Amino acid sequence: MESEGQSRAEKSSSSSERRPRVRRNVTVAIAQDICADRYPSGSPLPRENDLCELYGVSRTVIRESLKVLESKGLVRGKPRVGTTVCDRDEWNILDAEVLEWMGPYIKDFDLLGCILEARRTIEPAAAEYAAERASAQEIADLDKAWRQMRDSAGEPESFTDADVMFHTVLLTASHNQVFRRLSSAIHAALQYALHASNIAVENREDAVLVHGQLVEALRMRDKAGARECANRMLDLAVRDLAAAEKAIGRTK
Amino acid sequence: MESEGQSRAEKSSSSSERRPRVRRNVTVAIAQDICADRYPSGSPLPRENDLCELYGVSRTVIRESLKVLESKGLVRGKPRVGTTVCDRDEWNILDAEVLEWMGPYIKDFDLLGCILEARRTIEPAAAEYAAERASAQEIADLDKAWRQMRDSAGEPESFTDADVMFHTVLLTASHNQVFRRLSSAIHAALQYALHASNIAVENREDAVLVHGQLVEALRMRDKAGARECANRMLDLAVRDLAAAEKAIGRTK
DNA sequence: AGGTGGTGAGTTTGGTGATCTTCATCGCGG
DNA sequence: CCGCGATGAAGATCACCAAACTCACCACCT
Repeated sequence: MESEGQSRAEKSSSSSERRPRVRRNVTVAIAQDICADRYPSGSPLPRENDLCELYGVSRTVIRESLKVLESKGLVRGKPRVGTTVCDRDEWNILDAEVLEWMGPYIKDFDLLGCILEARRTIEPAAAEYAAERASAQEIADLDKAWRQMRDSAGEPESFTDADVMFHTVLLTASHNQVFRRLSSAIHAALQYALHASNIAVENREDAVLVHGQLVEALRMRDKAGARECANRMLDLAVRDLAAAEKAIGRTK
Repeated sequence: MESEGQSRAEKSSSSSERRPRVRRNVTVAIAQDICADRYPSGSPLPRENDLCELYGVSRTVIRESLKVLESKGLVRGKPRVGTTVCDRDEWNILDAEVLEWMGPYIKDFDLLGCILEARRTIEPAAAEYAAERASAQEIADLDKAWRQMRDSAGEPESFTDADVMFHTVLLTASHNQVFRRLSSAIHAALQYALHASNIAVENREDAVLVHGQLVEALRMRDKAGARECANRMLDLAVRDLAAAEKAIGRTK
């Protein structure tokens, strides 16, 4: 019934977490329950008082969490009638936290294709802008990320991190705030694609090669070259995503 | 100097004392104070208890507001030390509410140039995707928006709304969730640019022409034509933004 | 007599304020 | 110079009150 104690919040996982950090945990717990379709889109959430019991916290915390969720478009609270889950295309899917919450469920949103499509559109342009605007520091950072990619032969973890970093810095180096903001989406997509399919080694080698060429093009302020490299990078990304999806489909 | 002390929400200690959307109002009040640089980026906000008095609400409301602000990257609250305003490039500038809060201050963020640049990159691609994916309904909506643009000769208000609607529907019709999410940014930029410079009539006529051609291209599923039209539309947008900035510069 | 509409009780979120807890910081003393 | 406690501010809970929406019931009109 009232489920007592820890219903489902991860307050119990306190082994590493010394601090309570209650509100944050509750927020992600609710968000993930929404992403997992435990609360289907369009239908109402339980009443605030019920949520208190479900997650084992006070109403204040629940309310703060709901406000945050609402501010990101996941739910819509109407005065005196309740909180309902918004339709998915109202979600702020460009918000870093939202993407994080979606985590593994991201593939249920056919977002990966959209992100890849957006990357095909944006990254070549970003590379071109970066070619004329990147600071020495940014080029150095790119180079560092690239070297980390190159050197992390056996470490898929490290390779992924470096790849994500590379693209984030690239977008930053475009010195366009809109592009820069999209790095969280790319981050999420890369994380997934690279994680899901532990990309074949030869693909990785190709990727390292092209990334290196891009850095070189930026260094030379070669706009056309940079764009070209970005395009080739994305051809590889298309291949990787296809591989990842096939891998998932197979394991599924 | 802090000029006056009266930027806050309407505490209206008068008789009727209506208080429906307190939290929302407080949130935008704080957000706008931040945008107005009343709380400069990097420096700490007043203590929560002081904010209670400043905005005339209870601490709970202040805290919920701060959580929302934090969730959009405007501020960062550290446990027991205080809440500090984040650097501007950490803000979630693709969030519709944030854009709304920035409102007139948007020009202080040199965001308009960035958004225009992003549009130059994205809209042609979106138009191309729309050419192959737009539903009949979406094309009808675009046509409706276009007719409203055409027919609102003397009404700049109506023209602006229609223009914003047109571009929003166009991005929606690209059936790419990432592109679609950017409509809020475009909305804000258009709102500003069209509002600031009450665009010359001949520019408006050019715009109507090109928008109409774009609808036609979509109807014909002509990808190249759609892209071409989008490019020409953006050439006009560049001109409008330049005009708007010159107008502002002059009145300033 | 039956349907319509107003009313009032109950429910649920919005908002307030007091209280307790937990730590980061700072100053005092060993 | 270092640690240890006092202080103060944020995190969290609780108990209320206020307002508005729901729903059911009953009276009144046709």
